[in-house]
Amino acid sequence: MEQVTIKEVAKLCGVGISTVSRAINNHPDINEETKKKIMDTIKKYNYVPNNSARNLKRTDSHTIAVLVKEISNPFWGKALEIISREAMERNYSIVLQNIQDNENEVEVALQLEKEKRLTGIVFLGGMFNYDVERLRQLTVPFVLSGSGKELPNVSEKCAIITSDGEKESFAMVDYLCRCGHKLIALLTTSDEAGLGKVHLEGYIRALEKNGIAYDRNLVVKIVGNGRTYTVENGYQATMELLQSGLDFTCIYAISDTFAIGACRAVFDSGKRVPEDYSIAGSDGLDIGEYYRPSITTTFKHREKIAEESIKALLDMVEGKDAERVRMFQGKLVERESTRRLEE
Amino acid sequence: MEQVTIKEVAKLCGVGISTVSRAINNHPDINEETKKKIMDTIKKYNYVPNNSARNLKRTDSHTIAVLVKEISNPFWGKALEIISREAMERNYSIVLQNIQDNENEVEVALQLEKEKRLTGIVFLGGMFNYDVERLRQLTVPFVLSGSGKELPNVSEKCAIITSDGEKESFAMVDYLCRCGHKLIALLTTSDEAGLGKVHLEGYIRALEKNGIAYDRNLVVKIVGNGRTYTVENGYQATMELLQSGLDFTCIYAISDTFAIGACRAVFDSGKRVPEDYSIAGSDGLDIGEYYRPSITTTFKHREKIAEESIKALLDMVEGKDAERVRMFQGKLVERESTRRLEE
DNA sequence: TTGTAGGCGTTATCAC
DNA sequence: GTGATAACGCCTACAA
Repeated sequence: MEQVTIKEVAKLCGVGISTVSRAINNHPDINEETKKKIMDTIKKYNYVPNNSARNLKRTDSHTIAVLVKEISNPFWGKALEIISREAMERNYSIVLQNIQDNENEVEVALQLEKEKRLTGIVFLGGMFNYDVERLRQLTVPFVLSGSGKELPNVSEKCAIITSDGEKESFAMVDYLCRCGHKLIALLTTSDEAGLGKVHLEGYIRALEKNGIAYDRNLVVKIVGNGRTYTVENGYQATMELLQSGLDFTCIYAISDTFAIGACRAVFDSGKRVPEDYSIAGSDGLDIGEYYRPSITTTFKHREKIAEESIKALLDMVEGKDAERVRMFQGKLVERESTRRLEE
Repeated sequence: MEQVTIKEVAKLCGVGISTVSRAINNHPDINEETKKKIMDTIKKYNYVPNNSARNLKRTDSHTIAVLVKEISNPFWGKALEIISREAMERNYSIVLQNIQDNENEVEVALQLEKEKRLTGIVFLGGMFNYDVERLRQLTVPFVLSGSGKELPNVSEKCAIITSDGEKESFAMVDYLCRCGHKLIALLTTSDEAGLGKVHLEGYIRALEKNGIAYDRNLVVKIVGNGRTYTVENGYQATMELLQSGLDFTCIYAISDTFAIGACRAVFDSGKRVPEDYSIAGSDGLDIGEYYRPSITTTFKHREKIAEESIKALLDMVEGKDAERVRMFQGKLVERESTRRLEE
């Protein structure tokens, strides 16, 4: 039950501590035979190096922190898997950290960086109103991965890999306008800087382009209490909208979960999708494809984004040249939940 | 940019290192004034204690590891939130660790325990064929939280807080039988010990009780490649089932995600739910309530389970008496996706 | 109430 | 190729 230490391994093998250390860390100047003997006893006695002690010395824990805004959001599932796998393959370990919607991820990161000896940080899905001053105080490389429009150019230790939320929002709303919709409600979030803001901007720009007046009554800002992007929130918001007596023919929801909730609200009100209301989402969650009606959405290349994010980070960490700013544009997928309005 | 250490804080304040340490750790025997002065400079210089060094001394990092089987499964969202919150409140920090379906969580835990100086471990959703021998080698308290039937009684450092998967499965299949279904297909997973097995047992027991012969052709074992509990997997499996030419009137899927995929497969085959096929799920995911048709399911009390799990763990850690074995029974929720067969 | 010193388990820098 | 030994930053007797 006692913890085996490097000292004991050394004693057991009749060698010095540093020799064991060399064996563990694959140093070149060590006799193959002694190395083998050492590795054998290590296995036999089930010795695992104490990471705390290692980190204390090393000044680099080989650990990547991944800060995820609302980890319970199904949007992240695949991305997390990709990032973990890639990190493991390149021999880094991952610390996952959930960021609640009232937390500031940069502050959390600053803490974390000091507490552990982080090698790098991935911000998954943060807001884009980062406090640049604070961000600069991070000493390790980091990557901002998510959706945005304006990109804070922080430093050469920072990569920005995103989906262009504003353009995507514009494209979708423009598409809906071209389908003949003139009264398009927006289901968005209440943040003043994150996804909600970006989507709102794209929405307004598309309306302008199509010569449609912006009616702020048609914009519903969902306030999450802990979890924001839930189906239930979309349902509630849509119910209120339907009961408000406002006129509209179409709902654009900034997440597929909202869109699904919206669909159900429409059904529960005795109406149909898309016959009575067209409903479009955003994200490209699996579930949107299997819902009935399947959800017209913007498919975000989040696997690609995850891959590029971790790659950019590790490249920065390892001093390789990395493409540090990339913006992907999601793909509009027409499905069953929207329709062209007959004239 | 330099890391501030306790030494420098001490120098800055003109006191000894141990005084600073006392201030940080809320020791009683310290002058209030000096403490205040120290805390001020700490804040001013943005000092954060190095956790590695602390852990090296402490032998207790105040850290709880949460090992989650397939973290991308939406099933865990709320549970993770609850566990994190509760842990924070009681002043522990959380290390999240994803367990892929080909990984053995006990082995990961053993590693982790040595690497970090864990205070406790939560296994979220593991299999119930844990290697008890290995489990016993864990030196810190831990809690097995998930679904199961047989419970390995390991030690007094172990709590087991679960949902009774076998009984739940039995109850659902029994219910379906009582609705008049005699040919019930089962969508389950291929594991020989986890959820899949437990549900299969309940399924068989219910068939027996209702005098229905067990036909193994009606059991589809889904094999995940990385992620298992996806809507897509449910869709594929059901498509195969439908094209097999086998006769059945009902599908029992061991997760709501499977059930939703199954529904879509039925629709895409030009059939209806529940008119042509009744489909039941399990878990009680939010989405099942909003799907159309809404999914008949077993609502598992996962928030309760999460609460009790972290509570039991922390109580064990702090030496309080804790109820160490609890089994919750999920609640059968009748919804739109199943129907009573007319005679 | 406070300061000094030793040690936690490693790694890295030396000598040998 | 190998073995002492000094850090790494913190906590805790023990002494003052």
